[in-house]
Amino acid sequence: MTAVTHPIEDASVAEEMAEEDIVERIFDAVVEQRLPPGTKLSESALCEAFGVGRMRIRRALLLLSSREVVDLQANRGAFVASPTPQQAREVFEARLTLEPTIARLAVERATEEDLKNLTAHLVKEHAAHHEYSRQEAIRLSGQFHLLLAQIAANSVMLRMMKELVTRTSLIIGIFGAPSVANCRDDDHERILRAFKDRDGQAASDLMAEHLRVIEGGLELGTKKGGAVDLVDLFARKRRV
Amino acid sequence: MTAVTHPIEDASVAEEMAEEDIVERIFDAVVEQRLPPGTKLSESALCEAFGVGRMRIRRALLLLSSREVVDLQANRGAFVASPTPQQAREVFEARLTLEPTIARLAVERATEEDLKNLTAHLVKEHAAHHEYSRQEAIRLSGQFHLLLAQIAANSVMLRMMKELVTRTSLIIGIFGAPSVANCRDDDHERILRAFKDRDGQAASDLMAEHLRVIEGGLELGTKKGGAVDLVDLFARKRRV
DNA sequence: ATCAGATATTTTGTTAACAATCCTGTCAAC
DNA sequence: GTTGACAGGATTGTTAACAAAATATCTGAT
Repeated sequence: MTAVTHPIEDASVAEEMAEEDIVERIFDAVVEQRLPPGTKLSESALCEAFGVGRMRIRRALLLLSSREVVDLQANRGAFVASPTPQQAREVFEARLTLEPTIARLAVERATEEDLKNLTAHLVKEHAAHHEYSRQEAIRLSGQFHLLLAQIAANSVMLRMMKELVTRTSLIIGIFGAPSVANCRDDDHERILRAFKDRDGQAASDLMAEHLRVIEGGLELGTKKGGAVDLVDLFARKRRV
Repeated sequence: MTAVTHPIEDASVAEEMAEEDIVERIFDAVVEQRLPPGTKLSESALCEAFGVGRMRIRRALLLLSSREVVDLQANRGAFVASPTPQQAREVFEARLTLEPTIARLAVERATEEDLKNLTAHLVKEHAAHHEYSRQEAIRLSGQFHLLLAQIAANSVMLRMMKELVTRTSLIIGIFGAPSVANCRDDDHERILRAFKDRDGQAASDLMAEHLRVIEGGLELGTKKGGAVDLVDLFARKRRV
C-alpha cells in the first residue's frame, strides 16, 4: 500500500518521524537486544524502515554515535557498538557513581503517584519474567532504572542514564553469562521497599549492591559478540 | 585574500577541520565566555570562520545541541544556550554526584606524572589569576576539573564532565555575581594537597565543598544573560 | 580448484541547487 | 503617528545529483 492515500490518514503515519524519534526507536531496539552488537545499520535499510530521507537517518546515526551506541566508521557505515571490556568497566563505574545518588534523590522526591507507577511497573516486570517474554523483561528492567532517574527529576542525569542503560544492554549481550538475565527483579522490589519506607540511604545502598551484582555476573575476560577473535578461537581446542 | 593560494600552504590550514574539532573549538570558546549565552551561531559565519562546508557546520551544531550547549531552533538557527535556573540546579546536582567520586578515583589512580601535571597546572592557574587574564584563568579553572576526570581514566565520565564544565561556564555567565570568578584556585590547591597525601576521601569532600561554594555564589533568582525579559525589565523602576 | 588482479556494483560522503521559512524595511490605510 | 500588510532579502531546511570509497563479482592464470 502507498503511504499517502488520503491526507487525513497521514496523521496515523505521524507525518514523518523526527530524528529524535528515530534515535529513540533504535535505542529501544538495542535495549531489547533486537539489534545485537556489530549489526550493520545501512542507510538505505533505515530509510526504508522509517520511511524518511537519507538526511534524517544520517543525523540520527550521528547522534547515536555521539552517545557511543553506534560506531560510525568512515566510508564503511554505521554499526551497533561492541563495547570492549574496558568500556564495560567504565560504564559500570559511571553507573555506580550516578545511580546510588539518583536512587536517593528519587526517594526524596517521589510523589504518591510515583510510588504507584513504580509498583505497577514491578507488577509488569514480574509478569514478563514469568511469561518468559525475554525482550519485554529486558526492556522493563532497563526502564525501571530510567523511571528512577525520571522521579529524581534531573534531566541531565536522566539523559546520561538513557545512554548508560542502553550501553549496558550491549555489554550484557556480549559479556553476560547466557543464563543471567539483565536484572533480577527481586533487587528492584527491594529498592521499591526502600521507596515505601522513604529510606533514601537504603535505596542508595541497594542500588549500589544491585549494580555490583550485575557487573559481577559478567565475564569481562571473554568476548563473545562483535568481531570474533579468530586467533583465540582456533588456537586451542573447544572447551565445551 | 583567498584561502587557497598555493597547495603547499594548505597543510598549515590543516587540510580541513573535522566536525569533532569544530565542536571542541566552540566548546572552548563557550568555556572562555567568548561566546556569551544567546549568541547567534549562523551557518555562513561559521563556514567562513572554520573554512569548511555547510554540512560540517550543521553536523557540529547538531552535536553541540545534543550536549545542550547550543539551542537549535527550527528555521531560526543555532544559538548559544541560555541555561534556566532549573537547568543550572540540575547541572550542579549532576556535578555534585559525579565529581566527588571522580576526585576520589583520580587520587587512587594518579601516577607521579599526573601529580606533576597537576602541580604545573596550578602554577599556570595562579599566574593567570595574578595577571588578570580573565579568559585564561577561566579556561584553566575548567581545565582543572577535566584534568581530574582524565586522571580518573574513565572516558564516559570524562565526556560527561566536558559537557557539564562547559554548561557551568554559561551558567556562571548568566547567574554569577560579577565579582565572583569561576573557581577560586585556593580550593584547587587544597584538592592538590589531598592528592599528594593520597587521601581520596579528602579530595572527594573538598570537591563537594568546592562545588557547593560555586553554586552558592550564583544568583539563581535573577536572570541576566540570554533573552532579557523586557516585561520584567521595564515593569518596575531600576533598583540600582 | 585456488588465488590474484581487474571490473562492476553498491554504499557512503560531498556538493550544489532548490524550496521554505523567517526577519526587516517600506508603504499604505486608518 | 501608529498599525497592519506586503515585498525583498537573507537564512535555514531539503532534495537530488555527483564523487569517492569499499565491497562484491568475474576472469584468468598457476
